[in-house]
Amino acid sequence: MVPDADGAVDRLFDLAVVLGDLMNRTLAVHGLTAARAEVIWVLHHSGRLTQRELSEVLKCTPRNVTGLVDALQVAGLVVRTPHPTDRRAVLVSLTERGAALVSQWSAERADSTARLFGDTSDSELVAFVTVLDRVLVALRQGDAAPRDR
Amino acid sequence: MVPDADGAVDRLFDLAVVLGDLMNRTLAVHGLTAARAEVIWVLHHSGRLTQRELSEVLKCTPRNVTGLVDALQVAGLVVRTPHPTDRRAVLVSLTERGAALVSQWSAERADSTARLFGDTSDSELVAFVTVLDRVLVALRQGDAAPRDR
DNA sequence: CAACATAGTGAAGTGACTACACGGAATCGA
DNA sequence: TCGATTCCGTGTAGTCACTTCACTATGTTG
Repeated sequence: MVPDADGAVDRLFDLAVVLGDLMNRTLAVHGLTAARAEVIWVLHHSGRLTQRELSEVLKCTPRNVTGLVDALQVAGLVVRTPHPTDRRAVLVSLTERGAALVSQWSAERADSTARLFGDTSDSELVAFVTVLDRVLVALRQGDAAPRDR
Repeated sequence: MVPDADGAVDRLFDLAVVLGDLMNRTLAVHGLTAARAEVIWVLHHSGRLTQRELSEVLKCTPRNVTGLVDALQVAGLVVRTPHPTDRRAVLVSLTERGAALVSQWSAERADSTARLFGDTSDSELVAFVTVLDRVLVALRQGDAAPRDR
């Protein structure tokens, strides 16, 4: 009997749903939403950015960034600074509280890792990640194709 | 060098994001949203349900179901029928167009399967699904714990 | 039959998003 | 140096998913 590849796809979708829920609930505990958390995440990796740059990285409209940054600023996780040379632009960067939140996340990720892969052997893990990477490549590649903007 | 379990978790989250995007874009082509599609999916599996029952399966408020069913009804994918014995309740069921949409999805899933797992051997697939199932179990189990409603 | 529970919906509000229009600032060509 | 153009951010307005609260109409039960 052939292992069910369709079943694997189903499980992948299940995973996406369950993982998405987990993420939303975890973030909600910290008073955050997925969209706002992504802003923080990007800022953590790229340092200070203009809102225009943020909108490109997040693949959303500049208008939307305005709203997200507004909320994060009120929450004290982010600051707007005038751009040194371009008086139209605004630089957004993490506050200390924002940076602290990121390090808290990495601690929580360690918990998740232990919980999800605690009893998975190294060889299983290697095989798993190998296939997973292949799937991700196929997924992103199909991603690029139907782009028509 | 130990295979990176943290990296695996990261990839899982990547997967959730990319897969979610794929789903949203695919549904948008059919003029649907994730929430509305889920209604159709549930109806396909459970047959006709009252809105109250739908709200329980979807884990959302009855009020929300009203809105979703409204939209699907306008789109001609779903019908409201009076409940035979309870005059308060309404039975929601798929129209032919709704059912046709579901079979179209399963065809599309076959495409996805081929694209994502086309060049994955049976043994790899078995190993992959084994670990994936374990992860899903761990995920859902953590799901039940923080429930405090 | 009165008291209570239940099914669905109107009203109002939040969060993420979009398109469109506008004001101020940068930039480029003449 | 003066327009014309382009670009940054934001106000306005609208969609979609979702919630809570209040209310009607209907069942159920003592």
